[in-house]
Amino acid sequence: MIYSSELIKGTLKTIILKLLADNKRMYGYEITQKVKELTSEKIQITEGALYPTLHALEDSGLVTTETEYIGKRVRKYYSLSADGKTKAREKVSELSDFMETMKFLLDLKPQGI
Amino acid sequence: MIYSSELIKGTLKTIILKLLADNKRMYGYEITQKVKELTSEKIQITEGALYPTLHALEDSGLVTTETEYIGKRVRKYYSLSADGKTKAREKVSELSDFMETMKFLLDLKPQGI
DNA sequence: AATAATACATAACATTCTTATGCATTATAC
DNA sequence: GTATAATGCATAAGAATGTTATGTATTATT
Repeated sequence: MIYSSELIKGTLKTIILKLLADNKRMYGYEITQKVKELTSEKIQITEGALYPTLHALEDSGLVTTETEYIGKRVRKYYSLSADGKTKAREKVSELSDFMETMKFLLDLKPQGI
Repeated sequence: MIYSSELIKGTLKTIILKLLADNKRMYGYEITQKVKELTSEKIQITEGALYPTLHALEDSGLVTTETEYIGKRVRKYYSLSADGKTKAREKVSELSDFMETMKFLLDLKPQGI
């Protein structure tokens, strides 16, 4: 089962920042594969979502990049900047809090029925 | 603290379906207040998001409506249809599952650092 | 030799939320 | 008593962000 795409909206940036916080540096394709692996294929990040998000993180100074060649094939590695590390902590914390709230909402028992 | 709006994206329909599953019938304004109350004001549903969503649920046959007058003021009550009840269970279940997955992702310990 | 996987990128389109606006009734505070 | 806040609905322009499709190229596998 793959989660409906709408569910992933709004969490993508946080997922990426969290992975980069844990792994020092990663390249785009690697991120998609890591997320797929860690979630038993339930979250599949599409390239059309991934690359614009990475570029936005770069534009806002949260990540820095290094380009490397593996043979003739290019790889662009992303790493968190100092700001990015702070932002990663904030976003992860916010999402954890949000999930606690949602868990509470979803576990509510039926009321005036 | 109010959650960043992007976080709520994708969960709004599920929240509404869950509330309707628990409460037999509710009207729009009541839903916004209930969510605000249950989440200690951390989730505030705006009218511009709420009403289009309710209308979409109605158009897809997941809810039925009854209009009532309180004095001269109109209220539109929403109730789950049979399909809506099924859908509510599905969406709540999917979101619970998704949150477990996200919790796992966010709780991961740093790796190759 | 053909196909799949790796690896980047962008663009048209769709969806969905924000922000603003509009209208109207009822309760509250000054 | 009247101005403001709260209640209650609705829609529309614009922004944000994801989907789907496309493009290019290298390397591994069948």
